[in-house]
Amino acid sequence: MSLPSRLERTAFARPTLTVARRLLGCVVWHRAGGEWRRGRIVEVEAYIGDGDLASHAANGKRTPRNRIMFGPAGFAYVYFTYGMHHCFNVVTETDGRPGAVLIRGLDGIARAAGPALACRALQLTLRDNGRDLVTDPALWIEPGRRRRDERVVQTTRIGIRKSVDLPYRFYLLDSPGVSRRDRAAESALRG
DNA sequence: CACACGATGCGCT
DNA sequence: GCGCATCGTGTGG
Repeated sequence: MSLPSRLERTAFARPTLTVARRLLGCVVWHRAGGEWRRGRIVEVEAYIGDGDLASHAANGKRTPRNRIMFGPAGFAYVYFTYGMHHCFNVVTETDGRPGAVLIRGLDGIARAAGPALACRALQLTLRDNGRDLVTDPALWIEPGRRRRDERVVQTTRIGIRKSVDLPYRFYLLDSPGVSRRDRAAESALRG
């Protein structure tokens, strides 16, 4: 049995909104503490620089924390917040341009609805910040497939105070790992 | 150096 | 719906 394939650099080095949508259905693999953790991505949010005031890279400003967002695509951006939670992002865009996709919900792994729970389920912490998902032997993203009925819902992001109207959140309709559903967006999608 | 606050989750009302 | 735990990080003095 061979190891699963993984997304390569070119899959991440694209516009953040494109990567966000395409990550839905893909599977994160992480070997930690002698065990494999894996979860299928069912909810994500895009964060960029230009015009996105909710982003850690708002206004294109570099800080020690967000520097990984400005680097080459395909690296893990893990940050710590609220004194107790970690969140896991995948860096996007070309080198020099900030961008990341926040992993907000996983299926196939226990209690992983919400970014902090998803990060905990994957056993990722600040120490994993900057790992290369393209070359790391114990952390990567497997290409995914979606069933025809797994429609992609696009809506606004959660838990932010700025740029609240940007439709930068994507999730798979009817997936259990989705943290919060948008009924209006869903009925519009269903037509 | 001091301080305000956050890309959250949980328990209680 | 609301309060709160708990600390890394950014900002300003």
